[in-house]
Amino acid sequence: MNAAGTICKENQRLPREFFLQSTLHVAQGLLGQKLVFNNQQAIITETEAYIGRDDAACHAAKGRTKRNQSMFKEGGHAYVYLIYGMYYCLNFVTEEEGFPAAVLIRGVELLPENKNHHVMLNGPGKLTRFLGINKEQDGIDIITSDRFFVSSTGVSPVYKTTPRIGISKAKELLWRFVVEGY
DNA sequence: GAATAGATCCGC
DNA sequence: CGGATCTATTCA
Repeated sequence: MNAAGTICKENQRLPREFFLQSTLHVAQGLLGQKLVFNNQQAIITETEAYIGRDDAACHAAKGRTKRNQSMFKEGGHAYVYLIYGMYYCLNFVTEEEGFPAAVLIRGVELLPENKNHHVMLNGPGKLTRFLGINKEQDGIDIITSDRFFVSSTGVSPVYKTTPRIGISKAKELLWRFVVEGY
């Protein structure tokens, strides 16, 4: 039984209450779970947490903007934004409505059913580009969408905890979680 | 308005 | 290490 399994049975969509938990708990619990988007399936292998206004690296640290407004939604929505003018980053919003927090999906492994065996998509911009995720998915409710959601696999992967990558502020926080063995 | 930094990736 | 190339913030 893993972190997701404590709240959801195997092979079922993760429910709202999973995403309403603390962001660090959700970030760790998403590891090993299955991301489903437009009939593509991939196992989540790397995540990072961005939590509230006290987190200087969080997009919402200085309040609500047009770009980050999805972060303020209730847990269980997608937050997708454009970075460096050419890559999209996928996040899943966590915690209660009005509290800006989310988990960045930094890496996934495609399942064999995709005909692309053993494809590792390591990097937040790479996985969205491959899966075809863009601004159109920003704000989608992944609890009710039939094309975009996360399922529990029942797998409890071993992972390590490290500082977040690619940021210049709040580098000391150990809010990156990576499945071992990749 | 201009300059610059940014949760990135790729090619040299 | 620099280029691609858009958004948001900071500065003049």
